[in-house]
Amino acid sequence: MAEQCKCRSCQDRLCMHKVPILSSLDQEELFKISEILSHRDYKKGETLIFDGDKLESLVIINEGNVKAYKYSTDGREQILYIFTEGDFFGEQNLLSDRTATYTVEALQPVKTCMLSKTQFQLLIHKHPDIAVKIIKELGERMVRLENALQSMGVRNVDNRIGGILLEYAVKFGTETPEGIVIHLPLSREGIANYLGIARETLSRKLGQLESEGMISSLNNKSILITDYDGLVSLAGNPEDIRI
Amino acid sequence: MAEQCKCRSCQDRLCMHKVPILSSLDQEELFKISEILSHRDYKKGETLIFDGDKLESLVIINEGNVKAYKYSTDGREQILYIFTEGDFFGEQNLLSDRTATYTVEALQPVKTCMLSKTQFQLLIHKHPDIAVKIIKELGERMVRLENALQSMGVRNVDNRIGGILLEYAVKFGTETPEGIVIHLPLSREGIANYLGIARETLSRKLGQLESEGMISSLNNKSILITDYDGLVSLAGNPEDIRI
DNA sequence: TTTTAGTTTTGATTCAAATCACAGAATTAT
DNA sequence: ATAATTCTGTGATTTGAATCAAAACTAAAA
Repeated sequence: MAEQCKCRSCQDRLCMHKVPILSSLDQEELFKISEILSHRDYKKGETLIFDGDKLESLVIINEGNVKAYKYSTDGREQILYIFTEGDFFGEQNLLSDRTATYTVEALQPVKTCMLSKTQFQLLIHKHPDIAVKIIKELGERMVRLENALQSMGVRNVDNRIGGILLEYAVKFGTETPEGIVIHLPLSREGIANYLGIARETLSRKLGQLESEGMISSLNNKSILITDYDGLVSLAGNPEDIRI
Repeated sequence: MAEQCKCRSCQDRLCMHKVPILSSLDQEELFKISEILSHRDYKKGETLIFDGDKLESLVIINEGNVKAYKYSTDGREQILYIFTEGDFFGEQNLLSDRTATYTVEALQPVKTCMLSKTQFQLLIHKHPDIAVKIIKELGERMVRLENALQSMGVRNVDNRIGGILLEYAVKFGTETPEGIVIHLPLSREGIANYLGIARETLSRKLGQLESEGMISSLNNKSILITDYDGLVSLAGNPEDIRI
């Protein structure tokens, strides 16, 4: 097995390579950027930014998952995004003077790279391609939000659960001979908060799906999908699948 | 009163001026663009694009309102956006090869300007500022979607109705001595489809708000807000107000 | 105007999911 | 390993909104 270089510089550049929005830059430019990046690690449960904070840099997730959520006035949390390796956030806050519109919390130990506001603005004006890539990525997120909104608005709970299982299968699943195993990034309560339903309802519905032979709960953190097509028809909206 | 020029060229340039994303261009550039714009008008009820269509141009609304919505498999419509004068759509479909993710329908007679795919791509690479403006505008929409998602997920129906009344007050309201009069862009059914609730529920809740003295229904197409602060506290989330 | 079609409101009933309450598992800490 | 704590599943009950049904109202057409 080839030895992997663990020096600072390599790690930084590694981080850059993971970021789709910077993929149009050449080696030299990537190296230049890696020089000006700053880094910060977070423990599980730590908060990266608070809703309402003034953000001063673009944050890129280098390792680990985070959840982005809002609290309602009655104290309930609505999870909006799960950001994983290569995802970024904070771009809005750097281009406008808007403060953060959600709280971001580490679900595991997380490593981040940060690009300062001025560096980011220089970069985006020097490389319009990066702006186009950001527009594309934001477009992906908007499509996901639009689907989520539709699913909340018109679909029943079974649809939503089918949808999130498919979404997670793509994002957090690994193929096995028995089927796709999803390594859940969230607890049952977290998933319920993502779907906007009660934890108990989720438990009951998952139990139902298991008795119908569509899934098999391996443990609290992983689910085996035994009937993918069944889930697809449960989810109803075929658009969910490619998210 | 000064006479307004109604010639083709002036109208086109007028159209350009309404578009925030192009506001950083100077007169000469605007004129150049106005030369390459194409135009199309639609009657009330006409469909501008269908969900799934391949889009070949950026569409800018010059006059009138449109609704953007998706149908669920069981035939119910979820309205995602109301686009008004100066709003645009289709930018995703020009940058990626994605097809339209929603249907867009005219709510009134609508005039549009269209910028072709290639012209749009040239423009965006020549003027990175435009890309930045688009990112900002997409950011605004995402914040709105995020709030809508939260409101669907965790808030009760009263919250949502308060929220939409405030949103519409900003977007479609005019100040009068009695209070803000909202000229509703949608029927009761449309508003219900926007909120993801049943039309009957909306009727009942609006009736309740009226008997509580917070609003006064002038006719099916306009509502007078008599207790703005009351609505704000009903909506709960203060972020709704600036949307 | 009267007719007609469409929209909105109101009432009665049903139903799906929330809530409440608690027991059983699974983690984490000691 | 055992205790403590946090997470998950299940049953009983409540509840808020959906649905069904029909009347009242509005707007458009003849």
